[in-house]
Amino acid sequence: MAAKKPREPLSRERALAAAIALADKEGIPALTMRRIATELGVEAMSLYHHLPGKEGLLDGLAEAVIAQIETEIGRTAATGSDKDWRTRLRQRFLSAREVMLRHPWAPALLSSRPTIPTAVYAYYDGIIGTLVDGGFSYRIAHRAIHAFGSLALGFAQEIFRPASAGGNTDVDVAEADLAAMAEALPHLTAMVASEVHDVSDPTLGWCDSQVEFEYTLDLLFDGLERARG
Amino acid sequence: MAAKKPREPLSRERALAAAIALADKEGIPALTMRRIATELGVEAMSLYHHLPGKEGLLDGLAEAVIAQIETEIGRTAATGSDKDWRTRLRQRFLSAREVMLRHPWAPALLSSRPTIPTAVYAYYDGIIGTLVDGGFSYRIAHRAIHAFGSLALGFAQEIFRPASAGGNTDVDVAEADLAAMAEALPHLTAMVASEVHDVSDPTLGWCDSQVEFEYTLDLLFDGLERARG
DNA sequence: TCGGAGAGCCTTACAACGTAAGGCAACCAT
DNA sequence: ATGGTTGCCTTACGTTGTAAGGCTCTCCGA
Repeated sequence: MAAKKPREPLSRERALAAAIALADKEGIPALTMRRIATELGVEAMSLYHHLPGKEGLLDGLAEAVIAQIETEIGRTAATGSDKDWRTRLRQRFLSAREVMLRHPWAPALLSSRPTIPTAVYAYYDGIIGTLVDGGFSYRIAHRAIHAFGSLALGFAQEIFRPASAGGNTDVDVAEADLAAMAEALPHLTAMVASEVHDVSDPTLGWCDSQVEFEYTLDLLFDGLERARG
Repeated sequence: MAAKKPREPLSRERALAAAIALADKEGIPALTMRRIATELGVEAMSLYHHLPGKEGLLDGLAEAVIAQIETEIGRTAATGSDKDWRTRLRQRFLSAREVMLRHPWAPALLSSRPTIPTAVYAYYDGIIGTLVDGGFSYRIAHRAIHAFGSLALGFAQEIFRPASAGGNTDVDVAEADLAAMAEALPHLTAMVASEVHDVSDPTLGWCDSQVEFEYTLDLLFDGLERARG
């Protein structure tokens, strides 16, 4: 018989991969040390030989996500780094967005990390480089990054996240709420009513749709273009 | 003797106030049910007669913070709601910022809530109303809110949050890191070098200073002004 | 005066979590 | 063979949120 390969040895990479798969399947709350270990056919404490604890694992996940963004950029932007700053940034941000759409838990993870993953700095460095190449001062580049906010990482800050996202969609209750809402929040309901968008549009949450994302990008790009002088 | 007032009865308000005070003093991680109860001279389970559990408490904190923003707005904006949209929005955002500077844990709390506090919707409704009054379409208003991102709530998304924020500031290590950083992240280090700002500037984290905040606002306002047509 | 109801707080207990400490077994170079 | 190293497991502890129920006041109608 073939060598029976009793089991592939555990490793940081295998642990992180299992964690990512688990998060994709069941969300961040499912990420307990015991659960990840079970998924790997291993005991919880074994993970500590390859990871510096739970926080370290989450840091590793964050780094892994950023790494996916970088490879995604490399994949789509191999040709033509001679484009202008707008297209280059757009390419970056849309690559980041691809990754976020694959891993919907990633936005929350990234913005909850108490310390910013070093990989993010490298990512920002690329953005700044692109802007400076495009004729911007460091000062404006700095402000640009703030203005992009989470868009630079591929997701929009959520504005609507109704309770129904997590479970029951009771129609009666929803309608009653809607009526009350229309009264208390006239402008907001009017806006929502005039802004229902296409279902085929890839989306992260209620409000972050692809077209919204790109339009907001352009709005910011236009503003920056003006500020460049 | 005066009536000895054996103790003031517990209440949702007292519990929330204690939680806010505790968070101000020791940060979010200190917010355990037992700890809050101790602070009130009470047992943990007693809190459950006034609050629907830990998550409910955090929701309550979030609502309380937004409420503080609203009163802050009322305080500073009582005169002159006839101003143009820029000054009115600026006033809102700076009021929000005041509150965030008082409660540095609030940004993290708000962006970590799984469901958006209803008070936030009311706050956004005011923003939309201001924009629509200012001649914007709902479409642009929607994008504007996304573009503002966390600025609307008074804080900038953090870009720099080095590990040293939490403890030791070993000089040798810091210098070694800096050298390595300058090599790996040339643009970013150059930007940081040219963007060190005044120490007297009120700040949330490394990068979110008052002047940055306001400049970024103006950048966005300019962009919106252009998009209004 | 009394007694019963209800509110308000406490006691006890449990499951789930992260993780410290140490044990056991298989492998490696000597 | 042998002694160390590596890799995983076992056991156990402290902390967390919270379910279930008990105790003790206060208040109110009879």
